[in-house]
Amino acid sequence: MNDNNFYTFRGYSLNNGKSLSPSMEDYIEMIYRLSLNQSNVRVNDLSDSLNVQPPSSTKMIKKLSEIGYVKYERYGSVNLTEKGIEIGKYLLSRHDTISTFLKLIGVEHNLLEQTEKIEHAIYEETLNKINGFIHFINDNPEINKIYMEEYKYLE
Amino acid sequence: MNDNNFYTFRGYSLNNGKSLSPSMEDYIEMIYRLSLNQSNVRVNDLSDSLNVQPPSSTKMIKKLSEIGYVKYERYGSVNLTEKGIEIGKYLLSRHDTISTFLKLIGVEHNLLEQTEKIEHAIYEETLNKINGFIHFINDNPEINKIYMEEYKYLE
DNA sequence: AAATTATTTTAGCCTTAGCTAACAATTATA
DNA sequence: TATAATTGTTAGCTAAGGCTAAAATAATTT
Repeated sequence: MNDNNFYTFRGYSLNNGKSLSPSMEDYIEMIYRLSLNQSNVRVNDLSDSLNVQPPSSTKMIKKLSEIGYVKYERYGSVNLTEKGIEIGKYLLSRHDTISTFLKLIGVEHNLLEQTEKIEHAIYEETLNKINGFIHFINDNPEINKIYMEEYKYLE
Repeated sequence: MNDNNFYTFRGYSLNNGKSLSPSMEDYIEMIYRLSLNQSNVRVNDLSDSLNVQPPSSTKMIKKLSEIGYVKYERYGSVNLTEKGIEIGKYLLSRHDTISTFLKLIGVEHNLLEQTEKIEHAIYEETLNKINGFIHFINDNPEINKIYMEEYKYLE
């Protein structure tokens, strides 16, 4: 998988039964995000905020509970385990980094959608590089000025 | 869909039956890439280069043929239509842009996999911004030097 | 406390894009 | 040209993650 071989989009995700799928990550990230603002998160909160129907949340919550990211019992409220919190925190910060980056280079449309998709596409190394770029721009306003004036609005 | 609402990863692709799926794009892109180097592309060339089994190619080629991106008849060779060529060209250049960008910010691992995934995540506006960034760095070697020395290798 | 309303679950279906096994067609070789 | 080898197709299965409809549970209101 780490070689120089192409796979289809589907091909990349199929081979690793161990890691979290994009949708699993979305749910964990959202549970984490919601629990920053409310004392307990319910099935319906999740389906509302992710724009899915309640049975889809139920199913995913069960799955996440089986593999140890979530504590849940029927009709109860949804809580992340320690492992879940740790990952949730990472996922949320990854999200914010990508969103910040896109804004920085001048992206104005479909920001959330693209952020949500890119999230699942990058490894931690890449995230660190992107963070490096963000710091570079923030620490060097004169460079940012050149970039803004000459390149950012390039279409 | 263009609002400020979260969806799951799956949710974003489900709603638009009109546009090409990531896998469809991967096939078109690969047909285009292969046809730059060989006079005709066969089902097996595709399954080899995308690491899928031949029946998967057959199926996808049929689908792409039905929706007008590919000319194909049983046991024949695979050709893009005009529409297919146009999109193939765009997809390949999008791929190259992202790959260039990732290398530029210092990504060294899983380059192809991340490129292949990010491809399907970004709109043309974003692609243009990324191109702007690439030009910015290429046109300003002194800025690139600062970036390289102080930020690129940030981990 | 009973009835109503709201929430959650269960059951079962759908689609995409993989897969294998078996068969068919084409091409190459003896 | 007959046989063998290669290539491609068909049929039918699988897994994820959606969905709806109906049933169950919980919470609220009367």
